Amino acid sequence: MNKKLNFNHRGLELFFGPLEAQIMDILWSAPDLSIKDVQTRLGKDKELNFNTVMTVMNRLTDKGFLTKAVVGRTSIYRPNDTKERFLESQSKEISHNLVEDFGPLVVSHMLDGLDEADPELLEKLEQKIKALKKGR
Amino acid sequence: MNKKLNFNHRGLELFFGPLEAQIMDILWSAPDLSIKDVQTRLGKDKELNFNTVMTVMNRLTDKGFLTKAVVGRTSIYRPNDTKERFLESQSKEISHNLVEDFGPLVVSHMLDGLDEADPELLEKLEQKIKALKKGR
DNA sequence: CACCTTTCACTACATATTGTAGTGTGAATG
DNA sequence: CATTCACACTACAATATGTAGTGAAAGGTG
Repeated sequence: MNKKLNFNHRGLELFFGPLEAQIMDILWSAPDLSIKDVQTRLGKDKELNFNTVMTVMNRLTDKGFLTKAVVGRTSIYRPNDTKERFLESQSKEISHNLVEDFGPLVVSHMLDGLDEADPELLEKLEQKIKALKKGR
Repeated sequence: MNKKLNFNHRGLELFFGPLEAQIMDILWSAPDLSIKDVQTRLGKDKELNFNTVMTVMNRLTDKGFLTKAVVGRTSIYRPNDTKERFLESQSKEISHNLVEDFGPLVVSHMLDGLDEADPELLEKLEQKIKALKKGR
């Protein structure tokens, strides 16, 4: 499976297509939904075709992100991981790769990003570093 | 332009297709090469078709990674950025996005990765944090 | 029971990305 | 002048993603 990152996209669209991302997010915020449920919650302006939603959801299932449970004549979908666990494993992998590939580069830029994004993180960072250093 | 990251691939293949990555690397290690030059350096086992190499190089040019200079009847290609600058801007963008999207999560995983890969960097990181905190 | 609606499977199609390569064209070279 | 070289243009295959039609199974309603 050739996973790709849309690294100029925001949030979940780093990992999924736009529609896939929306669907994952819906299922994360409310697991065990039917296709109809998801279709309904997707519909802001115009309702998407039921089959469109189904196809994407089944693809997500094939790719191992969702599990489908047949209840009567209806299929109920649920994420295999919580959003937190998903993001954690993904960010772990990405981080690992980035550090391996670019080492110091990422770190310094990560800090730049930090500086702009969230001052509070600096604290956590410092704690983390302390913890890591102690761990050795 | 819908940039994607092959985040389960190594190095340059995070940003490019396999052949694109090889070509970029060749051009980075020896700028101002013709298509023929690149084709030759690509050829380990079997030589790739000249046109294949040309197409990929021209796509890279279209995408803004290479510049083509016509010298006589030959085109000479050169990366628009050094590899260092490219990796720097890419890792900057990735880091920035990741931090924005996932905040503490990525940071903490990056640090873990960093710790495994190059403990010395933690020191530098700590210095940077201190500097940042002072800077405000 | 015949009919209609709901749900789903299967299939198809469009677009984009990437690797691959054929054909044609104009220029340099023997 | 004929061959060769570098290039442009074009095409095709595979994969990923969004979109949707058709048709079958299954259940409710008159």
